[in-house]
Amino acid sequence: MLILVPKHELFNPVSSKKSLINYVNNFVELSSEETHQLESSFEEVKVKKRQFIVQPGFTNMHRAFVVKGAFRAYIITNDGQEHTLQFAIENWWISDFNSYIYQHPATLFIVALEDSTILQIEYNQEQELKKSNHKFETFFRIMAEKGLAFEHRRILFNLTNSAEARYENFLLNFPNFVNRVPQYALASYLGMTTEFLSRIRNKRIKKS
Amino acid sequence: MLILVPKHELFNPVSSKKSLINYVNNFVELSSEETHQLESSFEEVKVKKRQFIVQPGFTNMHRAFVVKGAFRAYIITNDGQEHTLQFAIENWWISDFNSYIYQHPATLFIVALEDSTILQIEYNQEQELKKSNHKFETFFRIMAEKGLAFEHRRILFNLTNSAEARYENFLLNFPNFVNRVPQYALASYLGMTTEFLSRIRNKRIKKS
DNA sequence: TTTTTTTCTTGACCTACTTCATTTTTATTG
DNA sequence: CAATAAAAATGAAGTAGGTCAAGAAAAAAA
Repeated sequence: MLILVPKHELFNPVSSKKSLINYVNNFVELSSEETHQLESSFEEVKVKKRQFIVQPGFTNMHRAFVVKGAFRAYIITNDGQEHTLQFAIENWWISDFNSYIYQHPATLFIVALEDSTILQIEYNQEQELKKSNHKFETFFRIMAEKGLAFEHRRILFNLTNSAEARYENFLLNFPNFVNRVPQYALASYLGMTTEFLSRIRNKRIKKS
Repeated sequence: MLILVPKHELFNPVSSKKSLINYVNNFVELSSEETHQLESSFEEVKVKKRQFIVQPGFTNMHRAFVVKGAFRAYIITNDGQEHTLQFAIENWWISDFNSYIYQHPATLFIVALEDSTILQIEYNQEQELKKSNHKFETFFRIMAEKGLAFEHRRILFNLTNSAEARYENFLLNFPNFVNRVPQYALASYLGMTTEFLSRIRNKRIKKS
């Protein structure tokens, strides 16, 4: 039997928080009390396409979990060029990590690439959670370790591969991202120009 | 009053472990019992120049803290080229982090650049420490977060700067490393050839 | 649906960095 | 302290990828 749900309830706080709890439970086992504690530490926020959740000069006060939608974290250099550090879609975390953990002004822009829903926790609340319960400390430790391991793989891959190989690798590892991020943003993530990525893509199409 | 100490005692287990305890105390405050617990979890190992502590194909069983000396972590690609992921000198940690945290076979070589002394903890012992005491969990969480923040800065810097600027930046940020790592290794860390780094250096000398 | 803005494509030319081969310098070993 | 090996320097030629400019396509706004 099919139940019709009004559109605005599809990502209401209750269901969106389920996806976070589900995620966290992959790494630590939460009791019902801990589940409640975690849920009440996060706030649901809707973000429209092209809206910024982090901007240079302002300290990044929140760590965000993407429930729905897509984001991009990037820097703009003096000469006006954009360079992408990170993308995030459903079930990924995003922040200006240097700004967040050191509580310094951000250097990154973080912008929504689609209308999105995030769950965000405030810096002080996160400190509270970690201090009050070993399990939450463990969770954030695992997140940081996985993040670090990921960036090690990325750095090595970037050092050892050509622009074309980097693109091929991205396609292979993140097929879900490719059609949701603009080409110029992907190019700047992979360390090449949008023109050059365009040529790589067209060469591929002609081959197949 | 000056006390003369036989050379072989300068880095005996007691004093080398002090440097680790000192380091850890920068991030969490250890009781004397916790200090003892931490000390007894680490083993001192002397490593001769050119000796490997991690090799591809073998799982990296230890996390190492450098008490004295210098190390280099690098990969060798199919075409024989070396690419450096990390250096470590006194008070830095080194491991094939992906191999260590996932307990998978390593892809990196880690080699001593000088006769060195490390303190190493075994994977299972580290898990024990973290499980048994919230404070140790916190410590390793902070290590991972700082590592991740560092690599974010590195990736952004690499994306946004020329070979020459990357070298200048390394000089500025890590003056202690420069004279202790071979040029070809530094070049491969910075993502350029040793020939090109040689030219950059000579251009600098002529300028000044 | 039309207009406007943003993104992508394509061609022509350019340059930062690589490759290869040889010599010089520095470090290691017997 | 020779002899040998490893690392660094240097020149000449090559190329992966960048820049710039203009048009085409797609998306957003009106």
